[in-house]
Amino acid sequence: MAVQPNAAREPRLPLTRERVLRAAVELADTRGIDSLTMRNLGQELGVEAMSLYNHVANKQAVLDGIVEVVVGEVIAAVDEIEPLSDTAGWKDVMRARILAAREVLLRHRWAPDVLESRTDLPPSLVPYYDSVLGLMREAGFSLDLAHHAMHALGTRTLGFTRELFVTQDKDVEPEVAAVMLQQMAGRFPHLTELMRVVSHDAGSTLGSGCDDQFEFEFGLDLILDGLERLRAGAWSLPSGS
Amino acid sequence: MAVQPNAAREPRLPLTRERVLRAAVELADTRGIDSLTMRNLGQELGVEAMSLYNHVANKQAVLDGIVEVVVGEVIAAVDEIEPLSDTAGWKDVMRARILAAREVLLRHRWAPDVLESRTDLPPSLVPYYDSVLGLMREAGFSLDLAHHAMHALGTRTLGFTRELFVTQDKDVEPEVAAVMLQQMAGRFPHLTELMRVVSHDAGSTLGSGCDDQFEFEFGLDLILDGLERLRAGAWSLPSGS
DNA sequence: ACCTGAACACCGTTCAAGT
DNA sequence: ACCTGAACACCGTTCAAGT
Repeated sequence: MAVQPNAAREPRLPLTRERVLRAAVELADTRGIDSLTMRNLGQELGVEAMSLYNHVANKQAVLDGIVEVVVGEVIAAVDEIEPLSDTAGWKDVMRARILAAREVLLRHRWAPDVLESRTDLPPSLVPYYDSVLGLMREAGFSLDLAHHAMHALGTRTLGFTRELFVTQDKDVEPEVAAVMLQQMAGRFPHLTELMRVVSHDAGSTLGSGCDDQFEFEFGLDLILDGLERLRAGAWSLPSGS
Repeated sequence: MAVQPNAAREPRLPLTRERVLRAAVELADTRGIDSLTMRNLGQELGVEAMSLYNHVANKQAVLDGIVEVVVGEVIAAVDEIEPLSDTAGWKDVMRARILAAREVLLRHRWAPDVLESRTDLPPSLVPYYDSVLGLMREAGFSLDLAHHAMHALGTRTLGFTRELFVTQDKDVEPEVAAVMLQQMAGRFPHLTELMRVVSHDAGSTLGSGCDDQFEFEFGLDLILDGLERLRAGAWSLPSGS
């Protein structure tokens, strides 16, 4: 009766908001964002799901929290980039910053999904955007141009962009893929031609075989170069706001 | 006992895959994608949720189906655009096509979410992408450049792009917003300056007040102009793939 | 052939009860 | 103050039963 069955347990470190969020990030990283449920999260922490509500208001607060964690990592990474100087123009700095942010985002593949599911700006992004804007203003951007530049860069300022066809059809047999290409060639000549080249390049089959890093930098440079041209030309709005 | 209580009912038109998908699109349009549940969808059609499984394999098939519906509308809208000609250069045609696609997407605000939740290319997009590629090839793009152009345009080829801060803070009182701006001015000078201008422009308060259509076209033109410059310069890859 | 009701295995979340 | 168990209102989906 007087037995204390748990007496020998190692002292369980107390649950905190920090520990909950760290575990949530870990869970999303390793098992995917769909596996991030309150019950799974509790289990990961050796606790019932309902205990979590002592430290976070609800699941949305967990999602907000892990976004904060990632944004924190982005800001830390971006702070390492050397600032504007005589040798480093704004394009170099912006490029290096965005590629640093991208490295963080690649460690948290779920982050774009969670970020885009939010309707309002995560508070932790306020200082980040202020510094991005500051960089452009320092480089001589008008306020208007800097504003439109922010929109044009969009999610790229955070190091990601959506591709819409990042299909990894690894499970398609090469012979099957070849037959499919053959059948498509008649109806979709341009796409077929493209897929033949791409799959040849990377020894891959269908759709995949694109170099994500290259494509990201290609698109980024396209935008940065365009913005620099507008900046140098002292761009002003063609009409109204 | 012999009463037939439903005898006077109007003859219920039979459930079909088409009717299910049309109702699903309608439901998502009017009540949001989160309201698109099998039970709600059944109710909308005057039927139990389980009856739907006679016409669609599962919920994923419903999502795939409504994407097909939207892509069908996009293709129909894009087909109206005049093709490449002496008076209409590839940039004009691409621009008009993408803006036509955008009008469709604006009628189905949930479409980006559903499209991006897919991992593989929706089959209905295959002919669309083939025609986009074809337009660029006709205009003299190398296969490589056309390939990278597709990636650079990304979801913009379908008429949408993610902004990450499309916040509509309509519920913030003007006086409260003014105080917030005041408090932010010290720590985030550039963002504050921007928000002051933007909110002044549109008589709005915080974050909102940006002209979505303008920003979309600005970003689109930035990319199209950059691509045209590369095309005219007979761009070739700097190194490797 | 199509539709239904009950049931199952999951969600997020509440609430009263424990320590 | 923190954690728990049972319960509630939802999901998608299965399956045997109805017509």
